[in-house]
Amino acid sequence: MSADDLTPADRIRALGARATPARVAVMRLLDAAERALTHHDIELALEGSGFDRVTLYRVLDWMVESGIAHRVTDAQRVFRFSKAATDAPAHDRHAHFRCEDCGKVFCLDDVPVTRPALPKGFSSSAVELSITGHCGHCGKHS
Amino acid sequence: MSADDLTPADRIRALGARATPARVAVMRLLDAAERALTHHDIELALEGSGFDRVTLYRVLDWMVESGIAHRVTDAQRVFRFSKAATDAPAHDRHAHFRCEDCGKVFCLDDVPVTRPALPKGFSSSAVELSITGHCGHCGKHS
DNA sequence: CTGCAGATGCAACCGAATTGCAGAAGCAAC
DNA sequence: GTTGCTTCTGCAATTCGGTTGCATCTGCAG
Repeated sequence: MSADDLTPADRIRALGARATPARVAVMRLLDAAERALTHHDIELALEGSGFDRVTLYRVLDWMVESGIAHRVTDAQRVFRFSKAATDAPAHDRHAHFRCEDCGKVFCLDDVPVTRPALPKGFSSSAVELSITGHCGHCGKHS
Repeated sequence: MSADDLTPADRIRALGARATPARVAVMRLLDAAERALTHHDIELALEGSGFDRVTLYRVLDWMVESGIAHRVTDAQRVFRFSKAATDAPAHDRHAHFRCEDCGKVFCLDDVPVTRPALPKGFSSSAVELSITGHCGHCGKHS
């Protein structure tokens, strides 16, 4: 039985944390999103739920620490969050695509990230590949 | 005669700008640096020269716009600047290495960045590879 | 039901970067 | 050299994403 079969609340408890409304809501949102969301995106999506800015930051921090989400910094120096693959073995390799037109960031889980040869004495622990360009939707109009 | 044979001041004027002390100083600094510097690094290095923070930001912006430097955002969401290779043909591909111990960022100009296959409809204009790990110096102590 | 570790809300704060504007200084033309 | 226009600089204030301190609240185990 994989983590997907559990309710969000149960998944949260399985991680040793309390199943609070904020955590459930953010987890649902991130699970449903096919792209990396900013804190602002999340704040907007959950507007009306009455969650505080800070609470959302803390939920996101907790998710990153727990390994169920990861955080990337985009070129505009804002954090973006995306769900980690539930069966993620090694999440030291990851590719993201940022569309220059719509600004959205997509997780390219199927793009292989190869660990390049490094100068002598250097060792790598994580590799991040950031691609900029036009996404499937915006590319059609250009 | 390549750009390297010109004095910094002449290189600046060749780009259609005024050769001011701030521009010359930052250009020299970046040319001499083997790694990507933050605005703070530069501020520190030029301390005593009396340049204003904002002036340095503007010089850096100008250098990026002129194509003689490029800007990357590190994981701590601060900008880092490195000189662009003088003979740079296509700087859409670039690799950076950030040491987890000392925090320094190195430009890996010799690491090939391959353009990966993208989902249907997507097109890439720039590829950025960020590697995290231990640099040659810090790796020895661990 | 109760107790309490853990989570939330609020307000204040931080640091990197940006903006507006008056004054200073390159540099080309004389 | 001097002049004059344009660009650049310095200062102060502002923005914005993110963080911190602390009092209050709430999941949830017992």
